[in-house]
Amino acid sequence: MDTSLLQNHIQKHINLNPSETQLLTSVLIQKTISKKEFILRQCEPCQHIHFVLSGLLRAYHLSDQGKDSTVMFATKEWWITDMHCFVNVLPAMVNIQAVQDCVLLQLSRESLDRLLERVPQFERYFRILMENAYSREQLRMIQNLSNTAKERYWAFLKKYPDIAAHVTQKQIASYLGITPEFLSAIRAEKG
Amino acid sequence: MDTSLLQNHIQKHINLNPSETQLLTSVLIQKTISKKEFILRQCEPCQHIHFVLSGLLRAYHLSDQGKDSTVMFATKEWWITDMHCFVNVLPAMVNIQAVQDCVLLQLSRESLDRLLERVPQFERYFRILMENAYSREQLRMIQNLSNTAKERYWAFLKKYPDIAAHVTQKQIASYLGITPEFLSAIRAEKG
DNA sequence: GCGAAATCTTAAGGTATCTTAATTTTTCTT
DNA sequence: AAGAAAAATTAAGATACCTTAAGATTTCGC
Repeated sequence: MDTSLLQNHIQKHINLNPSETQLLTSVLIQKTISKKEFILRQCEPCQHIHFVLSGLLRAYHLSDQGKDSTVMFATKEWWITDMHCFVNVLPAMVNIQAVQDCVLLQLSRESLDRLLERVPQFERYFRILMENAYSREQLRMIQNLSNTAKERYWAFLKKYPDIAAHVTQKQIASYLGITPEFLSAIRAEKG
Repeated sequence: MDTSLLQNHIQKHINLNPSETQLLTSVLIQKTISKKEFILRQCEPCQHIHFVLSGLLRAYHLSDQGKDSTVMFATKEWWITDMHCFVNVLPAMVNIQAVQDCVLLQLSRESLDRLLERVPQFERYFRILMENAYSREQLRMIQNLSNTAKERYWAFLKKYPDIAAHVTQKQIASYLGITPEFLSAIRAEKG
């Protein structure tokens, strides 16, 4: 198991000594999953948070009417879970599916809680992660409320070119909150 | 200055000893602001986070075209700031204005940083706050993407009845991402 | 308490976005 | 490489939501 990518990510924010690092790596489980496989399904318990070593995943909600809404994509060096349900111990609202083959490091709620208790430094690391995640969502919300679908599409391409290059337009449309047909019309307009 | 409301809020998540509590209260500044007053204006530096002791505030973005989008309301026992700009030291994207007369406890970025360094427990407190804020935003995003304006309106009334009772319909419309005229039509439908 | 200002409502016409469905193109399976 | 499945495109008709504007109601400043 190669945890160096995660260790680098962590060391950007806090400094761990070898025994703390050891404690972390001892509770991580490496998972290799294939394209289209699910690591979480709606309505099931959400017991893990995942750090992406390689590959690409998509978290999406399916409404009662079958509408597909993409909550987030996660690529290399991102953490992903259904945070609302992970935090509040509720059944998942989203499906998380591999868009490409992935290698992940999986951390359970219990292991994370123990880690946070034993190594207060981790509180800082996750506080910073959560700050960033929250502020990113707040920014996305502002942009969704104030911009048209066309503006949101071009902004998405600019902000996440690497993700845009590896997901389908159907999935981008689902992230933007529009239909694939309408995205197609937007692209035809000026491409 | 009465900091008991904040202390209670904090004690729900962590235990502080008297000297830690003292350190906190020593850096808080109590502010009394009147209805319509601003505590943050778009484009200005965002240097504080505010805990609401009483009253009600609204954070909203004004786009270049003059479109008003409400990012959040904050009532008693909520923290409010422009998190994206507070965290990343950027000019504010939102205005924060009192909807009613308010009493706030103001904490500066520098004081918060010092607090986090000196009292690791605060890392936990803010980590939990940020987790909750993030998961709330993620939930709102799912609902905005998958529900109609009508559904979002009734869900808002149900989730935040106390806020709904004290803000204008124009402000609710701005939170929902629709025009006041359309909200009026929704209300006429079945009220 | 009165006049002014802001909000809320209503309605008509317009635009953004959706639905359905057929066709083409690309990707996946074997 | 062929056939099957999924994705992307196109287009026509439908709907959700917007714009403008006018009138009614409520709130605010003095």
